[in-house]
Amino acid sequence: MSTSEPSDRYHHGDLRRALVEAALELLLEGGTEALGMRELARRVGVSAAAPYRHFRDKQALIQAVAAAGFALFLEAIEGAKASVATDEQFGAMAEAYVQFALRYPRLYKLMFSSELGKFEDKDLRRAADAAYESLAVAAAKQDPEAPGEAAISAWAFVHGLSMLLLDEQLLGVSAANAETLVRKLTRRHARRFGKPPTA
Amino acid sequence: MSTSEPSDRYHHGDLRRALVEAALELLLEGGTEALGMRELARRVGVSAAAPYRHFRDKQALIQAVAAAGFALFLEAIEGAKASVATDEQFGAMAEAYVQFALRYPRLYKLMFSSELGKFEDKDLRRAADAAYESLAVAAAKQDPEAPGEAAISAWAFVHGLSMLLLDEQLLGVSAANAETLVRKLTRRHARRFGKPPTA
DNA sequence: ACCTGAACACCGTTCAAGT
DNA sequence: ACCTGAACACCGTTCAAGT
Repeated sequence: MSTSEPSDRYHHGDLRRALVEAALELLLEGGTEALGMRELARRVGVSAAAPYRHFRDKQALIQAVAAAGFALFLEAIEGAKASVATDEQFGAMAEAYVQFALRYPRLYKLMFSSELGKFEDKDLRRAADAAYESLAVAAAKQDPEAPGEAAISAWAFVHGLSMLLLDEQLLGVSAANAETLVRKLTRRHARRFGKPPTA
Repeated sequence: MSTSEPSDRYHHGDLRRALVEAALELLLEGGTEALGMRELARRVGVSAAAPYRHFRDKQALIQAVAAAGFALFLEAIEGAKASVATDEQFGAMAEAYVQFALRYPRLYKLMFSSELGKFEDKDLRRAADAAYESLAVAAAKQDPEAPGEAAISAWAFVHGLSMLLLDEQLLGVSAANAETLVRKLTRRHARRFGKPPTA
């Protein structure tokens, strides 16, 4: 969203929201190191000290951005889940998961960076857990005999695959052929970890 | 500012090595944000400008630290591989992999941070690829019909599991019970992804 | 109540100058 | 050749003061 109008009316109380939005843009554009408090204040057209009325420090601001990211993320995988038959759900969610990571690489990395102290911020914790739960439920259905292990294994798989793709760690695999690879691998995962060949 | 320990004999040419060692210590102690050029210079007992005779900038220094980390890492998983029978190798390496990540969380995160521009530094690339190859070979043996997919899947699994453990993303799993979980999961992975039940 | 201006204690990096 | 001292352009954060 481009603000062509100088609608600097942050004296109402929406500075907080404006800060989170601008921070998200900043992050998406230039990564975690472009996300500075002073630069943020500049973007929003406010003094360098103003953000500190709404966030204790930089970490608190980053936590709010990450929480917003998890909300987006949950939306994406829940959308994939809803658009498909029950026994296709895990595969669809896994694909949506990796696609989200590939579409918003810097946001995804921020969301899973331990630098942000996930356990300390309650809102962030809740948002992250909701996303985890959503995938875990679908994964557990694939292996009713060991639902806990199935959930962790599935989560590790999609998370690990995403990180490797983002870091260009995978030889010869770029964004171009990533999608087909993801489908192959999630199918493989579902096939092997799924319930014994019945359906 | 007075140096009580006059062991400052870096006029020989080992300043570079001393910087990497000190940087590794700094990272292990305080994480990536404790790793500053000025603090590093202080530790080594040298002026703030001196490190720039040996590293173009902070990123180059960090790349050298990461490369050193990959050397340690390769040693750890190769050690695990060597100490076990052929059909146990993948499991042992996977365990060693996760254990390394848990033992050196901040180093591990740095090694897999995309912030460090893995592809740009040739030494770092080589060190990282050597570690990947080592695990990939063992994983490929588990599924000779699809060695490439097996390697990626295995790598994603151990990497994803490591990151989740480090970020305390896994509900109720801490360093205490992590080891047993890792063994259960790597066994599960080997069982499901391994060759058809023969041995 | 919310924001500004100025200040403090830091950074990474550069460069002339020392030895 | 290798290092220092001082400087530059930044940070995150605090706080008295403005409205």
